[in-house]
Amino acid sequence: MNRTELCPRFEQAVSLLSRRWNALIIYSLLDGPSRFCEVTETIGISNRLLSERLKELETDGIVSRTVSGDSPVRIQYSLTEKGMALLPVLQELESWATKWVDPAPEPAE
Amino acid sequence: MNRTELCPRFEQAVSLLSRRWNALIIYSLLDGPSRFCEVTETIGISNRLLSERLKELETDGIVSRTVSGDSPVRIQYSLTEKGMALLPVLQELESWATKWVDPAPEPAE
DNA sequence: ATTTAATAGTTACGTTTAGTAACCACTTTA
DNA sequence: TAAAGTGGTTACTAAACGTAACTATTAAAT
Repeated sequence: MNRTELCPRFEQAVSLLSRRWNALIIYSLLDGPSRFCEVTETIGISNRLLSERLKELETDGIVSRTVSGDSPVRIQYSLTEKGMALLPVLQELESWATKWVDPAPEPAE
Repeated sequence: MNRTELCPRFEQAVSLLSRRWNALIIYSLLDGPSRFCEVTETIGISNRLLSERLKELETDGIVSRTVSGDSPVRIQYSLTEKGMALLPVLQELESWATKWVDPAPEPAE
């Protein structure tokens, strides 16, 4: 009847990566800091959701937002140490994908 | 304007694990085959969603459904080789969680 | 013999979340 | 001065999720 198993930390980690776009956002930031529009272009997320996700990831301590330059005001998003530490997870997922996912991109209706 | 980056296989893998419950379902099946109600009890998913997810995971070739026994008809869900291969991904996530997620379970309203 | 419980789901419905599109303020470039 | 880029927000629609109730089958309990 009631759930007894599962580590709550693991569950939290799963819910983080299960939130749509989070894995791709983190993945794209693993290459180094990016600007808002760079992320939208590389992963294809909308402004609305990226804005939302980045705020959430900031409060989770995974992404940090920095403002640089005075006149054109450049805003950069980068991974914290905690965020960087997700690298091996995404690397394993990447190697799983190359081994097991065939590249057929939805059979074309 | 248009997206040029990102491996489509990786994107598919991400969308698989980003689908809510999928990671936990796979995680619970890594311990060995389970029955329908065992999964609902260990991870806390509803019947409706588990049924839906299991069908999807079956068509993705990650889970296999087997019927055993004649009179009480036991239905078992287990991971395929492709599903098993996700073990290192979840292991890395688990070790990330133990290192970086603090066990505060939502500050209690 | 009939009720109760367990298994493996399905159906209906309401709420949340995600996606699309338009817009805004500011700055720079043409 | 108009157009384009950046970093978003607002409003609206569509899809996903959660809850609860229900079904069919079998088995155990009363």
